[in-house]
Amino acid sequence: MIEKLLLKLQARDAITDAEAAALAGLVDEIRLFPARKTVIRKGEDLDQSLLLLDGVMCRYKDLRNGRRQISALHIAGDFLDLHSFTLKRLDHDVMSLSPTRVAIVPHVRLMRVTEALPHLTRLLWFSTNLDAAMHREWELSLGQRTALSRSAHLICELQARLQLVGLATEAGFDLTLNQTELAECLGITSVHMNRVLRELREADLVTVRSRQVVIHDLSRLQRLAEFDPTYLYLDRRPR
Amino acid sequence: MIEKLLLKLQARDAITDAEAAALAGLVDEIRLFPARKTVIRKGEDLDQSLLLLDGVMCRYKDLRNGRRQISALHIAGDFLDLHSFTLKRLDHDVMSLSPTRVAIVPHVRLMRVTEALPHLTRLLWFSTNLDAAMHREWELSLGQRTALSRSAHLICELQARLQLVGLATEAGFDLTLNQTELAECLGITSVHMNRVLRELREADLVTVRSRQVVIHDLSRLQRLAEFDPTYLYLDRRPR
DNA sequence: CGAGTACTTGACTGTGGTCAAAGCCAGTGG
DNA sequence: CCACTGGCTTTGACCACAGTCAAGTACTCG
Repeated sequence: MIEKLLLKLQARDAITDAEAAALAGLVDEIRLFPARKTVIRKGEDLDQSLLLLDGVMCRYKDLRNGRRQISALHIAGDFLDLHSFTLKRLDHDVMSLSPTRVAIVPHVRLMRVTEALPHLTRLLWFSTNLDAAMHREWELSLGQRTALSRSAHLICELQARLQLVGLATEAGFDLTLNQTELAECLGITSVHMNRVLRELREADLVTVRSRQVVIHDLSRLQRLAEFDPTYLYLDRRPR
Repeated sequence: MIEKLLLKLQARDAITDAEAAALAGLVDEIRLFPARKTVIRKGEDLDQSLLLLDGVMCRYKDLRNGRRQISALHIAGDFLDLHSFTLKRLDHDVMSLSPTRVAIVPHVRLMRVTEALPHLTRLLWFSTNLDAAMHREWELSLGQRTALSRSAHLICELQARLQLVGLATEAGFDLTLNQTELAECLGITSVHMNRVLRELREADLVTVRSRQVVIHDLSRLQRLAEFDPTYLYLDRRPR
């Protein structure tokens, strides 16, 4: 059930059997959500975290004028609000973008990990730091990349992250975001998103369709995006 | 020496004397840096973290075309690359923006904290999660706020953070960023930064001068910025 | 007092936003 | 089988916020 989480962690450090068992033991119950359901609201008191088993979720913030910024996308295997363990409430909403399957992890169980399993604690800490690294890369995109390069970058990031858990190849992956949601990740309007996707398609780089991303030339796409996966910390080092 | 760090942490949770002593014992040596010196480079192997005692530092990423995005600002009391403890190298550069005084914290000492002091570990974990929360708010700014509101927001954030460690009042604070550096935080050019600062001054909201920020009307400034300090987690809760 | 850095302004340009309408497609019900 | 619906995508015309380029001014500090 937590294989995808294990895949992600094992890509970064060795996990003992005891640690894998402890991770499996974190899970209390499994819950299903339909697409486009807000599952956590900003400011709620939280005593559990969510581990995403299947589907896509996002975190977002809204402005009064109705504009929305998605600050992170989460895929299968992501501990999507592990940070609520230390924060106790969130500064943003969390929403499903596709039908999802989620494991509930009570904070008391995470507390026990921090009391007894320091190495596993550091690994979990690492994964929240990894989220922060992705935030920083998105800040760079939002602040300095053009809409075209920014869009290419998001596709490269998703390709790399999905490939790690076996959900993408160099030729593409399934996607459940519509153009409005992509635009909300990238800080542009859905109208402009549409124009940019046409440009990427006409340049024979990538075709983003309803439910599928077909990559025609990954290395050219990565060059356009100045995609450097350093920030995903894909190498294996003891934490 | 670590009073400002303690101020920050105590604003969020109770610290025992033993924990305060452990924090003080983290520090190995003190180092001074001049303004505008890059002190950590992307990708370097790291076995220590830096605790900022005085001055202002930033983390930034560059694009090939020379454009730079500052992804975070750090002030006195900030553990500015605590995340390198689990990441082991950084995805960005770290630079001083003013003359700074920094405490060096070897990772082996942090390791000992994680082995023996779970509550303090959670507090340190919290502070990296707080950095991530600020990243998310900056993503919202960069993606959705106008240059004017974004600029106002940065000033509100700095005011709140500096006030917490006794370095700002509601009337303003000292600043050591020039307009180019402010622009690099905000994803705009220095020319446009200048025009925006004029607009803020002419609207009698805030005057940003060489080394000083004078706030004329904090609550109007906060309204313009849609500043909601939730994301700074300023309330006191057990972690 | 001179040099260098930082700030300021103007004229022009361009990326991306806005508004509006039309097309497309899958699913639903008659 | 077809009409209808609603969500999503596509396109066009026009606009505005912010970028670019260039020149000039004002500080600061040695």
